[in-house]
Formats: sequence, C-alpha cells, structure tokens
Amino acid sequence: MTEPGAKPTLRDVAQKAGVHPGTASRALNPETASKVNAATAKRVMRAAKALGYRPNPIARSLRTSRSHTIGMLIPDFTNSMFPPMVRGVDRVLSERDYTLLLADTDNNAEREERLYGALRDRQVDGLVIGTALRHHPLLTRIIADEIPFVLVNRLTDDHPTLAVVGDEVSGIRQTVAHLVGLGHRRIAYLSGPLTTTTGAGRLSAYKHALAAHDIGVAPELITECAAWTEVEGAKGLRRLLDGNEAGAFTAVMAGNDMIALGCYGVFRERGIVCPDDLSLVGFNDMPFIDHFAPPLTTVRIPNGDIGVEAANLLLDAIGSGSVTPKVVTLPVRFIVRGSTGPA
Amino acid sequence: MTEPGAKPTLRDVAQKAGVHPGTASRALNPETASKVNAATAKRVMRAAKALGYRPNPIARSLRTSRSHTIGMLIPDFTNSMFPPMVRGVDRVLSERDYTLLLADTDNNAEREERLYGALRDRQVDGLVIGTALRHHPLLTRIIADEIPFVLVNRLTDDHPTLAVVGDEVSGIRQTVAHLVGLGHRRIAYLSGPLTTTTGAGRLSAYKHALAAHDIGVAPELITECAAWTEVEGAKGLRRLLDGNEAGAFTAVMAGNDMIALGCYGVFRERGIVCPDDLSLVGFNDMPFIDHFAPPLTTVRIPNGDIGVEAANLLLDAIGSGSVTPKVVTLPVRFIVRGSTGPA
DNA sequence: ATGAAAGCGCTAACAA
DNA sequence: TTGTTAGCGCTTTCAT
Repeated sequence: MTEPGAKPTLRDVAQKAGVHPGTASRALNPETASKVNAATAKRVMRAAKALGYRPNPIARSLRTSRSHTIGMLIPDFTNSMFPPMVRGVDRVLSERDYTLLLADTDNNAEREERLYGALRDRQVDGLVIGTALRHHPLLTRIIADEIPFVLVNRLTDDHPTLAVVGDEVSGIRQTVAHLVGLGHRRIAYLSGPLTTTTGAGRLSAYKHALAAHDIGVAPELITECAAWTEVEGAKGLRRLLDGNEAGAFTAVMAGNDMIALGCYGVFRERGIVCPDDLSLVGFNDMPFIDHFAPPLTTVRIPNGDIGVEAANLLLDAIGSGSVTPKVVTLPVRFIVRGSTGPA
Repeated sequence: MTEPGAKPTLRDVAQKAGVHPGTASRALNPETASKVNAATAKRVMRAAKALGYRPNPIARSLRTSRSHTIGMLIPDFTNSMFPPMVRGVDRVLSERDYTLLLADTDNNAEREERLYGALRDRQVDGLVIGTALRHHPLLTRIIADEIPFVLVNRLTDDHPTLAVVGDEVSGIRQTVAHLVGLGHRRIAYLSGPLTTTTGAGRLSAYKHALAAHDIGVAPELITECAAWTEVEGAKGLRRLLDGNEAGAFTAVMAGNDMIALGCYGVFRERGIVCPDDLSLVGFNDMPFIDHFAPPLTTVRIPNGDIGVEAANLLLDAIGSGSVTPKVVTLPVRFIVRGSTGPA
C-alpha cells in the first residue's frame, strides 16, 4: 500500500477492492469495462471513489503513446482573430477530456519549428494550426510524422488537408454587391500579403465579383500591402491615392480590418471624409470596430465557431484513426455600418 | 535495437555509443553531464545527434514526476488583457524549455475546478492564475496540493502568495492628479465589481487620491458596476446621471476601459459631448482605444511584462524548490488623450 | 472473468 | 567513472 497521504494509485484501488491491478484498470476504463463482471466493476469504482483515485495521465500516455493532448500553433496571440478561435478549441477539448498545449510562433519560422518539436515530443495526439502559409514546409514534416492536424482560417497549396475556414468568397461578393448597389463602380482594393491564402483568395474573389457586375479590373486600383497591419494599410492607401488622380475611385475595400484601420489614419491626414469622399470596407469584424468613427462596414468571420468545428473534426479524425482531407467552409456575415455610403 | 524507422530511444543511443543507458542518460542531461567522462559524453552526444534522438518527456515525467509543463488559468481569453499576458508567459516558457497548458475558465467556478483537476492530474510543475478573486477557495486547494503558483493581475485576501500586478494605485493617483490639474473637483467613479481586488483596490485608490487633493468623497458620485462590461458601464453612468442633478460632476473615472466604452454609448444617447460636457478616463489601454472618438485617456497596464515576470518568478520558484510569497508591482503608464479636458 | 507478467522510456540509488 | 537494478503507474497480451 502506498503510504497514506500520497496520491492513491491503481494498485491501491485494486487492493482495496480485492482485485488485481489489471482488473481494476479494465473496470475503470469505459472501453474495457464490459470485459469485467458487473459486481466487481462496481466494487472497483466504489474503491476508486472512496480513495479519491485519479488516473495518472502520464503513466497512461507512456503505456499507450497517446497523450490526450492537442497542440495549437498560433502566429500571434494578440491578433484578435485568434483568441475566440483558441477559446472555441479549448471549450471542445475540455469537454471531450483533452488538454490544450498552446504555442505562439510570433510569425517566426524558426520558433515555429522549435515549438512544433516540443509539441511532437510531448506526443500531442493532434494539432490545430493557425499559421499556415500557401507554401509551408512545416506541414510536410507534420505529415511525415503522421500527426493528424487541422488548419484553421487558412489553407495551403501543397497538400490536401483538413481545414476549417470562413466563406471569404461570399464575404467579398456581398461587399462588392453592396458597394455596387450604392452606385460605386470604381472600387479600389488594398490587398493583404499574397503569400497567405487569405490574401490571395480575397483578391481573386474581388476580381471575380467585379466581373460579375461587368466592372473591369483596373490594376492601378489594386495594391498589395506588405503585412496585415495598420501601418502597411496606411502606406497602401497612400500609394493608391498618390498613384491615381483625384476621384479615380470612390470606394476602398481593405483586405482586413487592420488595413482598414490604417485608412482611417490617412483619412485624417489628408482631410478625407468617410464615407462622403470615400467609402471604406474592412474584413473580420474585429472587436469594437463598430465603435470607430465612422463605424466600419465589414465581414464577420465566425472565429469561435471555426475553433469549435476544427476541434471536433480533429478529435473525430483521431478517434476514427484516419484523417479524410476536406475543407469545411463556415458562413460569414456581411455587416453594413457607417463607413459606406452612396458614390 | 529498436527497429529502423521507429523513433530512437535512449537505449539505441547507448548501444550506438557503446555505453550503458544509464551513462547515456547522464551524458545527455546537462545537470549530470559533469559526472561522466568528457570523451564518453562526446561519444554519446554524437550518437544521439546521428540518430536524431529526442528524449521522451513523458517517460521522463513518469520517472521524475516533473512534467516541465506549466498550466495557466484564464477567465476569458477574449478579454484583451489576457492575450498579451499569455504571450509573455509563453515566450518565457518556451525559452526555458517548458510548455504551456492553457485553460479558459469562462468565469465559471465549476469549470475552473474541472480544468484545474485536469492540469493537476497532468502534473503541471506550476500554475499561472489569472482568475483570482479576493476570496477564492480554489487557491486553498492548490496550496494543499503543493503546486507552486503565481497570480497575475490580481491578488487574493486569503493567503500570502506570489503575484505580479500593475501599479494600480499609482495609475489612479496620476489620473486624479491630471483631472484636478484640469480644474475638476467633482469627479465621479464608476467602479468595477468589488469582489475583485482590482475593483476594490482601484476604488480605494480613488478615495485616497481625492483625499490627497483635499477633495471630499461624495458617495452619490460613486457606483458599482456589476461586471467589467460595456453594458454594465452604461447602466452605471445612467445611474450616476439620473441620481444627481445636472453638473453635479464634471469628470468620470471608469474602473476600466470596457466600462468607459459603455459611457461612450450613453454620451451618444444623451447628447453629451466629451470632453466638453464631461471628461472621461478609463483604465487598461485596450488595443485601439486610442482610435475612438474621442480617444480615451487611460492607464496602460504592462500586460506582456506581467506575463514575462510571472513566468520567470514561477520558474525560479520551481527551480529553487521553494516559493517565497511576494507581490511584484510593475509600473503603469498614464496616457493623456482627447477624452479629458478642462472642467 | 480474472490473474500474472511484461514493458512503455527514462532516471537515480547503489555497487563496483 | 560506469554498470546494474529497480521502478515511476499504467495497459494489455497471454494464461488460467
């Protein structure tokens, strides 16, 4: 018997129930409980409860080489997309008795490698990855290591994978339809980095949406921002403004809300009145973006739901022992606010 | 020899280096490397590198009952205080070869118990706790379980503990000094819930700061909001406005930025012009609060630094094997923006 | 239906 | 300095 006061082990439970540890193990595990006499099982359970027995997940992991643990790789925690996603993931995991190992890569490939290594060594049963680029070598390694994973919010060009994303194409389409309905024909686009699938995908959706309204794509009304930031957004808008004559466009679609935020700064800088002089639309519906002046018209991505869906998909894949690559697309919501008006 | 293709274990390394596994273990562990012949150690290291050996942390944990893992309990991940804190913690941990187990309690005591249980069962070496209330039974359990922990951003009344907080008293004092300097004498206070140390502490700091300027505390100018939310903040300001005659106060200090945000709504509702009619100050310096109209004067809490400091303190305590209760107070920064003006 | 025994991969007390 | 041995707590095959 383990000395009193110490945490009880399975042996203690077995002893108290008068059975062999193996039997106690079977009785306590729902999967194998059927292989044990009902009465015996009851006795074991009672003993376990009486002793306050808690199975040691580490010992179990060592034996089964499954950790009941999921790793999550995030590029930047302070980006408002991710907290709701992490929250969604965490909620599902804790419900299904998994624990979340979280790592912030800080958008740093080397750091990402290190963190991935740590997660893999800890034998995570699966990964939720929010850092994917269109071309992303890490994914090849993860596939080689045979760890199930699901991409959130992003896709990759390299492999078919499990992924959960918002319906960005629809978001962009609704945005364009809204602007066109308001009378805009010359709609500029401030793209995010084209190295990300979101950047490339939204730009392409913008072009298609214009075409659907018989509006030609004007290359001079499109510029790529070097990052999804306020600063780069501001730079982008200045490029657009300086590279075209006044009135060359009446509306600006920003690749996301951060880029749109940069536009607010340029508006102040140059005395541009939004939406009277220029309409502006963002993407993401960041927290509190509705409080800005003017409140930003934007597209809401259901980040929490993406997290929930991703976690469920991943856990199901793990449970079934096989991953069927597929992309789950969740609906987005277009939200009209004060930053868009008649052309 | 483990079959080729499988992950190499310590035995494989030992065999390849021609030593006993015990020796290999000692050679590979920095703590014990000194107890092994330098040449032998080299040989082992080389073998390890050649095989791509990665120690199995699970096996190590089982043996040493230390997991090299830190748990973090957060009340609400979507609260903008926490992502930077988590980030700070994560950065330190990953540098010092620890992994972060994150759990969002959703402000739910029962859920918190469950999550704590999961973390404890996983043998976390320590905990970072962002959920503490002034009176918090969970802490008693954690102490009984002898798991080192550090409180972030909050304190508790029940026990002396390790904690890292921002210098809230100084923040409030600077706020009051600023308002008084502007000519305000009747300064209302919209307190956060007094069940939290931050709520109680800031209110008390407000009273002391007023006294320091020979301003009497007027109970009718103080109201407690039921939560740190926009909605409750709005309700609070309405109570204040409705419970006093016009002009009874010329400035409002909000318990935090969320509560201040609620005030913006009431301003619009009632046609109050800020800061002309009423000055407003928040607390926290939430992301983008400087973009609001008018930009909010507030106090910046160094959340990232708090996370970093907390993680270091905790890891040091774990390393030294003993926790010395102490409160580390980090300086805050008072930031004047457009929401405050002359009385 | 249950017991016996082995072992996941590692570390640490002890012996040599 | 190195090898031997035992065992962390659990699961699981094999007997019975």
